[in-house]
Amino acid sequence: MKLFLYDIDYREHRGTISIVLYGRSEDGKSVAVYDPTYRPYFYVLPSDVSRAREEMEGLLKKKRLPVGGIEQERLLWMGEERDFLKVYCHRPQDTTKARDVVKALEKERGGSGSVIDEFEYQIGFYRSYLLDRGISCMGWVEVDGEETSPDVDAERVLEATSVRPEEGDTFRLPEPRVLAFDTEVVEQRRGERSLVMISLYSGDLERVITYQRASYPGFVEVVEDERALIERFLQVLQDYDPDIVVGYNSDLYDFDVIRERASALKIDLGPLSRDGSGVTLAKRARFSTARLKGRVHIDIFNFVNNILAPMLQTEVLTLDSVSSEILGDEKIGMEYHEIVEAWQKGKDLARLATYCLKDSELTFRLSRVLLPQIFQLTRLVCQSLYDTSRMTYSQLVEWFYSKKAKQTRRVIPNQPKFEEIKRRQKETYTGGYVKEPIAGMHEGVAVIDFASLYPSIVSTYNISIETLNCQCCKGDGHRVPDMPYHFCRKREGFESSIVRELLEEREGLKDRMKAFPKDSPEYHLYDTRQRAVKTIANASYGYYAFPASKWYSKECAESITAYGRYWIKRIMDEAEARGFIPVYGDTDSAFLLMGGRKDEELLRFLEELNSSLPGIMKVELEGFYLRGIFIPREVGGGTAKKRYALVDRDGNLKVRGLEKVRRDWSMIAKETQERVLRMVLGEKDIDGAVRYVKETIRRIRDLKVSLKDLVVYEQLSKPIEEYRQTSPHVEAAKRLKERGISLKPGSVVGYVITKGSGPISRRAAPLEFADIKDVDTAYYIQNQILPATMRILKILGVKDEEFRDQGTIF
DNA sequence: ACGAGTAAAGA
DNA sequence: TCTTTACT
Repeated sequence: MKLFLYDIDYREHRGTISIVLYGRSEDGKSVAVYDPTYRPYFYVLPSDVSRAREEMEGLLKKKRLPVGGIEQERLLWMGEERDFLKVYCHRPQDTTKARDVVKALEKERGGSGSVIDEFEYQIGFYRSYLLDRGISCMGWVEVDGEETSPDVDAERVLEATSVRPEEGDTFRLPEPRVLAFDTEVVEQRRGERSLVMISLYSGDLERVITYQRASYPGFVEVVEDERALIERFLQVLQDYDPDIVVGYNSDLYDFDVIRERASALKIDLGPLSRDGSGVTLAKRARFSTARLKGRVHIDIFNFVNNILAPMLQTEVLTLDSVSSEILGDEKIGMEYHEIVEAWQKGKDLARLATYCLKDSELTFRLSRVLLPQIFQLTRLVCQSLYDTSRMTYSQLVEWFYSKKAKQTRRVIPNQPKFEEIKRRQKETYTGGYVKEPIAGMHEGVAVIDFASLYPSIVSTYNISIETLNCQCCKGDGHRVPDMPYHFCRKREGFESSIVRELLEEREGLKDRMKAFPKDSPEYHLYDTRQRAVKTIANASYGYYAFPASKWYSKECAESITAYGRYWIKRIMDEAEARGFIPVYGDTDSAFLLMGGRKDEELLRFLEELNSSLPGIMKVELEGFYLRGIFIPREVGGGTAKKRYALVDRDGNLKVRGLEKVRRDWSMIAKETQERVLRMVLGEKDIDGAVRYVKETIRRIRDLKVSLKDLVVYEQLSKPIEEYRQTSPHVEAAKRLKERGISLKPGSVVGYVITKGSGPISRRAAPLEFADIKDVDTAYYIQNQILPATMRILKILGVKDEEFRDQGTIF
């Protein structure tokens, strides 16, 4: 039969450890498949095959870890073919234990030296199953087998004789059953919280469950008490039978509360999962995650935080701000104290119910946008949906490389040990080239850039760990500019072949995508898939330099940046020779003055350039701009890099690095800077810009601004006790703590500067306890508005004295 | 648990 | 000058 796979796990079935696959059949029935044909194993690299085999068998038997068989297998290791021993174990947790035993045979460990090293002993059982079988969650699998005793919650349960990926599987997916949920919690007494409402939302379900009577809208269901609330939640969820349950911050919050209350009220959460285990906590490096085996619990916050955050404008990743940016819709305004009041006084309960439902609705609608991305990434890296939805960029690359290693019969390298990670953290190398800009305002600027510069270098110059400084190409390999390295020309390396395939696949997808209208589901599907491919390709450079990487190589990373520096300088030189003066450039881009030339002339230059570039390297036009401005550095002289503004021919402003785009500046300073840039770049209206700044200064002096325009946000990077230097955001955090609000590392503090004497950190008041009447207007004029705007106005000849009579100190 | 390079503010 | 943050 054909099965669409959602989740995977292992458990004991009829006396043996068996893989369990959870999914749906083509006719939409829930199916569980036991696969007892797969066994846990790890690899040993012996120096002497037969001696190693003998010694391992003896030693493991003595330690009561008898092997389930040893096989010889030839695998690629560091670019060479070697004979490995594949050691089978009886239980998944035995691989690490058996490895510890076998390790004693290594020479450095005082052993006989018959064993050199061990591999793949730490890869989880179901994860290595997915890699070996070449199947993936969110993909179709072909199963042969027979019906067996149904001991899990599924309409059909099979025991498999064979499981394989479906031939010719496209990446088109069936519509999963997705259910979003949210909880409302009220702290009754100190430290004692109770669940008061739970909402559930899907395309065809809107429900709020609670236990206080009031006149509610129709979607509210009133039950007896908190116990009945949780039991009803289990019932509704089980009746709806979702494949995927989504929440926002539900790993750390909602499921944590549900577990706590269920355990206090002695309620069995078993029905939430398909195997009766309820909510199981999976320990991760930094925090734990909530799993509902057989269904897939996805906490959307993880994906937003790990993958999406760099692409978002918003400074905080709350459900409210993320929905507002992605969906253009927001939460219903209700603060925590209002929620508590509503519940305790029994008023406004209808509003609370609507608020609760809205959170589920937003989570559901976010999942409509984001789940397709997660699905494609899952299929690409061939892992479980539960895991991939929580992965960082480096983990996605790692699992994709692992899958490719299996396909090409390579052994997966080991994770570096702690000392090795520490050592790697100290290694540095030179990055991209940044040209110092020519200061001032420029008319007519074209920006050109390399398409996926680093991935295209990896592919073009065959950059891989196993092709670095190969013996076969000494003297005639790809020579890295200004580095004592070369890469092989004869054999394609592992990482470079992966990156080449990814880039080729992406081109193909983009071509196919263009054949469909932009609003069609096909276009969306190809677009989502090509973005997933791009995500992995772009992260591959960073993964070389990631200290905990299994495929770490400082040499490869610095070769990539060396080629990058060579090529960006070279295209700037060639542009200059053609009369396009380069005013600025950063890593993969060049800013060229048009000097009155026609657009076509630049396009022709690009065509010629591209026909001369090696391999798959390609330069593209990023855009034509009406004007651009580069500003002098505040200290040390010269022109600032990575700080500029451009305006295109339609009047769109593009700002990089300046205060406008930084969260550690007040909104009022950022908005004033933007207005100045628009006036200056758009219409060259310097007088108007000066007038606008003066008007803003007056507004601040007269307190005709709102408090939130004055807030500065800064992140706490460590616990507040660990700071050696006093600074405004840390002092503000300390003041919050005094009033019972303690902030963890990673949280963002909002504060305003109030009147008084001494350093500003003494006068930083947390937003929550600040009053507009206390703000230090002089600080906002002198240290926010003027620096942000004068940086720009100064180069256009405006003097500080212009603002002398504005209550400023010059 | 993404790298290096860069700028700037505050103490 | 050093520490810290944020951005590309």
